[in-house]
Amino acid sequence: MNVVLFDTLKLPVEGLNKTTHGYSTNTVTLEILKNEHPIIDMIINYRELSKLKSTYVDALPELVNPATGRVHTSYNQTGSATGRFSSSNPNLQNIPIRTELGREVRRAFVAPDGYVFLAVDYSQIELRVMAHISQDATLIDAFKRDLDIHQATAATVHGIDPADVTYEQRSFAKRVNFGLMYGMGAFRLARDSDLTLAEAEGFIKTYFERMPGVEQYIKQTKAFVWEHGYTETLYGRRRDYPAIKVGQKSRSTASEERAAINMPIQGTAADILKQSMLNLYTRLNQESFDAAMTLQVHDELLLEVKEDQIHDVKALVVETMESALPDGKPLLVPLKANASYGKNWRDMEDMD
DNA sequence: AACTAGGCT
DNA sequence: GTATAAGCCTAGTTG
Repeated sequence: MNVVLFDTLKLPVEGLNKTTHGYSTNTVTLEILKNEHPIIDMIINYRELSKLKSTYVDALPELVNPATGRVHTSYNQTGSATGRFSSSNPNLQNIPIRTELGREVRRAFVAPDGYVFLAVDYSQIELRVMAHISQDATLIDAFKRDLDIHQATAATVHGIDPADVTYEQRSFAKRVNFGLMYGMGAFRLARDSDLTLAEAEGFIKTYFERMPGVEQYIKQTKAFVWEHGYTETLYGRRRDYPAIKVGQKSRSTASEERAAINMPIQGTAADILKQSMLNLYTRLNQESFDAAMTLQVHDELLLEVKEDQIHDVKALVVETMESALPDGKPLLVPLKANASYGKNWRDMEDMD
């Protein structure tokens, strides 16, 4: 690929991301070259199609179990560093949804005769966990009032009325809300937006001024991990950071600092969903519902439910997920879950 | 086997 | 001065 683009076609390499052996040709990088040659758009398009074909369209039918006529994923309960499940052979936690064409793959997942899929996902669970752990007053207040969280934080940062928040301001706040949970810096924010580095730095500074709890959480977590060499979720799940444990700043410690910031958030969200799965399993059996948990996708459960029980089961699942608090300790903010249902995994309709 | 890319939360 | 957002799995290439 490098040979074709940069030797044969002699496309400009200025400002391109590098890999160990040459220039990156990932989509983000190719976008920079879009106007240099018509082949760029064709490559981007081909990549999407070949990804969908090789990973999903060709692979999934091969994995149908002849005995059951279904695909059976394997869930690894111990494979992730934060407490999440992972899924393999096939991975059913990364079935496409983002693009219209990719989403078509979900049509292949069809509920059995007489049953429908019920999907229930937590709304903004990681940000709610952040609100709880950081005890940030603004975040807590926004979730208590069930506000549009990205609109609310945009309003807070800009010091304006939520009703006056523009689409761009909301999108930007959304990126910052998520990014900060991963330890994003101004450099990345500027690179992924229209802002200069100085403007991005200013935005984050204002964000932290208006949401001091979040800044404090990041600072305190860094201090904690340097002192103890681990971080943990609300419910005591731990992750160690070997490079930090050595006690010397190195190339890896910056990366581990970000992981240490993220783990309690992502891991607590994982703990909560796991507890809700346990509670739900018990309750579905107690009430003799004809419903089965089929997939877990980090903040979402997909069930197969007997058609005429869909509304009762939906109410039970939503209630169970919204009240799933390990140790019975309530969060400082409510948990919220949204439901949808359908005959196949693509055509899902919102409920209530 | 390592690297690169890209699918998901 | 340098690098720069977390966690996964799979496919295709040999960067």
